Amino acid sequence: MSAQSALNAAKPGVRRTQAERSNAMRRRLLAATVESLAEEGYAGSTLSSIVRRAGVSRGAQVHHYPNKQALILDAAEDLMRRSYRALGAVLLSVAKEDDRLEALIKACWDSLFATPMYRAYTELLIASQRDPVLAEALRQMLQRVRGVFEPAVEHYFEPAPGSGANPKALFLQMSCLLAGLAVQAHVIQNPSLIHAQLTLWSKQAGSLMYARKGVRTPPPRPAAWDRPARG
Amino acid sequence: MSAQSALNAAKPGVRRTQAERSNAMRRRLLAATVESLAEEGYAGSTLSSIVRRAGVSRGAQVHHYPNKQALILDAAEDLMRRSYRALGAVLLSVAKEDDRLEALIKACWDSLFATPMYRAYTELLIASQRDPVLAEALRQMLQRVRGVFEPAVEHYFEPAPGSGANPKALFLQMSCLLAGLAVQAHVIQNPSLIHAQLTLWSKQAGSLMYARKGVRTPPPRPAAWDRPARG
DNA sequence: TATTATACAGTCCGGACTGTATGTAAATTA
DNA sequence: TAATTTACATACAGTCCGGACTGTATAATA
Repeated sequence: MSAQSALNAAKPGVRRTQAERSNAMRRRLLAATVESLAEEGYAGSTLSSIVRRAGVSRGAQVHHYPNKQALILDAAEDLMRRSYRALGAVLLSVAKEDDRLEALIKACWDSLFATPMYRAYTELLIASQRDPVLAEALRQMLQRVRGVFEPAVEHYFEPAPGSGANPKALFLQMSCLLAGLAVQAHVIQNPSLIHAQLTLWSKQAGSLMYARKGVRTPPPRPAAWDRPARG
Repeated sequence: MSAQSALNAAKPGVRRTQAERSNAMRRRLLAATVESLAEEGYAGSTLSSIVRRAGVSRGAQVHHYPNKQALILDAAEDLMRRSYRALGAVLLSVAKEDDRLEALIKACWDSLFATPMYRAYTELLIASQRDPVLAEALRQMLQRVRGVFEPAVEHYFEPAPGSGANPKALFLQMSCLLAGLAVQAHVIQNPSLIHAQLTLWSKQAGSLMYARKGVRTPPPRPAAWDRPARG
């Protein structure tokens, strides 16, 4: 008797519907996959290691995902859902800040880019250089995230009069800067240097755009945001 | 008889010294390794595929590099030497430009970050998140590149009076921005957007630092730069 | 309740990869 | 030129991965 059987048997009287079982199993597998991507990398995330991490059998995985690519692609979507939520929380948190630019970039760093979630994303990003299907999935994913981020930017910020600045372009710059910092963080090895870069950017951008006066509400959020994982 | 034996036999009268043979073989292996890292990724760069790409036998590789890590580490150093040269060429090329900032960032993008060389570096960078030895090697590598880049920056640029800007910090920002663009370029999939980001940064930075007047000579270059690969 | 479909468990197989061991040719040295 | 070291070639051993396959229990359905 395997550990998993014992674990299931540990809840004796519980009767679960098929959909419940499937969803729970998928969630476990996806969580384990994302965790493994962040910790073991793309190549290190073998099916065997993932099912071991999830504490389920090989058969369970193959039942829900016919091959590895299917699991990875679903994990990518799961990653996007998590990004949505984290981004929503970030946008909500800066609504009441005074120095909104610095608050935003630091919140983005702490809650989005300096996280295991983003490390997992990075692994997929690099792997997608040699996997067109994955690349297309990430491309759409990025586009959808930008689709909620950019309206929020418009909601919060306006170009400084006469500067000719473009807030959207500036925030794309920010995201590239954060991405660059994230992939190099472990060789930079200097938290204060990273922190200084975040401050530097917010100061620079602060002379090119201002937070709109009187805006204290978060931007309108797409309905899809808080929808649970599956139906 | 293998392809390699035939290839060697193709130069009948040639007698080479041992050192020549070793160096030539090492060069072939390193070139193939870097090429493979860029094209097939870290995990895809197996020893078998590398020797196949180099057109040499498995035994040759094992003779020069006892294990995979040794080959990878030497490839990393080779990568650094190439970066040195490319960087030297870039710094030399901007010496005579008028809009030196824009010329510099675009030259860095074209000659350093948007290259197979940097793609190989990225693979090592990501892999080094789970390989402390490789991470340390890359850390030193980065430090040495910065050690030639930052004096050059001081040589070419000065902070705009009263701006309180720090050119070194600004160029670190630039390198992070370029790194972020590089890892995402294939999902951004929009050359003009990348180009716009380069221009945007040079405009921003242009208000914070100026090219020193009258400087038309390249910065002093470390002696190590043009030294051939091995001795 | 009987039947069927779904969810899950465990095992096997072909292939690929790394490291090793052994054999041969070329170059250096005595 | 003989001996020895260096450079390279080939074959093999052990491990692991992904996919296929078979068997069992649980839920849905008739």
